[in-house]
Amino acid sequence: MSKSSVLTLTPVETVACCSPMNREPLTQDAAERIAPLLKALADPVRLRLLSLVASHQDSEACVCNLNDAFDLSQPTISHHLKVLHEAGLLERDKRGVWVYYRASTEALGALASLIGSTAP
Amino acid sequence: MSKSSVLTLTPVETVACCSPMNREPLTQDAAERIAPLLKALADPVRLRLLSLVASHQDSEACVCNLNDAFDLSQPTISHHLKVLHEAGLLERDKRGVWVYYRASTEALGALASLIGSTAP
DNA sequence: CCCAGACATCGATGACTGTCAATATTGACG
DNA sequence: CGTCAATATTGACAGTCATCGATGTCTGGG
Repeated sequence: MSKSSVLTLTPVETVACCSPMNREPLTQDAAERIAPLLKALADPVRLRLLSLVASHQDSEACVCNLNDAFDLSQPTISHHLKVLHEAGLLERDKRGVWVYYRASTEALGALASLIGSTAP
Repeated sequence: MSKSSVLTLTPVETVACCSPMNREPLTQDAAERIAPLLKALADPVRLRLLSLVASHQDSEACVCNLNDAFDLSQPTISHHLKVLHEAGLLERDKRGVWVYYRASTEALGALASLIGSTAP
């Protein structure tokens, strides 16, 4: 018996610095799904673009309006719109010569609630 | 009267592609203040780090816990923690040899409500 | 059928970023 | 003191990104 007690491992190694966890953190998969959305938003120009589109009636604006609001070249704006579109934050709608972008309130709401839920 | 009516300008120049705006979009200043916060969040590792910290009791965790949760070198984790700290999303607290990071629920809440308010 | 205008794509370039190995700093403890 | 363990800093490198000018692709009108 004495021998076996020597072999017994202390079951909970109380490392001083550790504190318990209250809930499950984000999985790696979830994080890798969400990060690209945030990356698409994490640019001042794209933030303003999205906000500009969302501020229009029906959350919809045509590119010509957007180009004029910035001191950037038209290809640059087009690039940023593409990034937002590919992230699922803007929907594209071509009507004749003009192209309209609409803010996906659904995607934005989901993102907001996710960030919020990280906090409380 | 007929003359004056001829001189009357059409008050709203209806450009075909334009639609009216319902509210003020983000200013450039606001966008440039918010974008760095999102940039700090826009990385899978940092998202998981923040979530991991926030999931601990008192929204606080020590670095040794965080290092172990990733397949990354210790300097890399330290770097990511620094980015989150400088963005104001994590607060630093050194206690003896160990360093604890605490999630700033305030900053996270503000960010979430801002993204959410872009949508509705 | 061709032109003009709206928007997208391409290629280049300078700036920034994630990662690591090596090294420094800091605090506890013998 | 001297050593060890925890964390930060540094320097380097490869990859990504924002921006632009030039060019391509549509579409409607004459």
